[in-house]
Amino acid sequence: MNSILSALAEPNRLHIVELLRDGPLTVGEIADRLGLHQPQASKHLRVLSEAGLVEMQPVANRRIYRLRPQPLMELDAWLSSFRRIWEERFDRLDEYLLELQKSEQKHDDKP
Amino acid sequence: MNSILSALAEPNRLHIVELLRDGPLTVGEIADRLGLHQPQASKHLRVLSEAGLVEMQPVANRRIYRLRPQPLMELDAWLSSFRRIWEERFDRLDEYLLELQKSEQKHDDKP
DNA sequence: CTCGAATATACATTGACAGGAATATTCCAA
DNA sequence: TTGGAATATTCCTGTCAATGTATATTCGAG
Repeated sequence: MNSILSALAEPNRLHIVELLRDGPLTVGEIADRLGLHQPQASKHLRVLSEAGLVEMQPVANRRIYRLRPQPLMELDAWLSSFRRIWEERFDRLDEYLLELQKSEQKHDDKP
Repeated sequence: MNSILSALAEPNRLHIVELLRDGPLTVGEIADRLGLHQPQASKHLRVLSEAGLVEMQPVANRRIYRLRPQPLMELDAWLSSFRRIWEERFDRLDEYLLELQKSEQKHDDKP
């Protein structure tokens, strides 16, 4: 989960993932479209690969990279655990304020 | 989108967000549960706040932090644009290989 | 088997960021 | 009004990661 997020947190890598959403690409094409030097593209792809976000298939000289769905599905699953927050609109703030107040009173009690 | 991801990429901050999923908390409680010193907790909360992931409400001495749904909804929307990839299971790899091959041939043509 | 294209790796440099410690600020209670 | 609790801010330092440059590797064409 963490390696996925930090992989996506880098703007160029996020952009790569968005590029690959429309289909596989070679390293050179990715570097071209992002205006990156080839070594940086390779390095970013390595990080994405280690996070499981992409996989590579060699074809002669080229390396074709494509998306792997699993990490994005994981992210989706994680997100879904928050979904009730904006669906049920359940803040628990007032509840929490009451608890705070209670603990104040408890603190004031002289046993 | 980027500030959201880089905010969540830090393990302690991700943990804070998960804590707040169950309801609002004060800075001190967050620091306690994560085993952080108070200043680091405040700093992480500042980053989360700037990313719009949390909001704060002062109550006397304390600051109560709670989740804001919007950024997570944005992330969800972004993810959903990838959903067809693992639903339709459409790789486009063979398609892409054909294109590669065609461009090879085009390169070979003697006009 | 040699050349050039495509890609990966190594190395050095620089900048961002997380953690620690100290300090400032705000608020309530006595 | 003084003291202490809760929180934010500042400064310093070390570490990590992104970039640029150079080099190694692999492959097909001729």
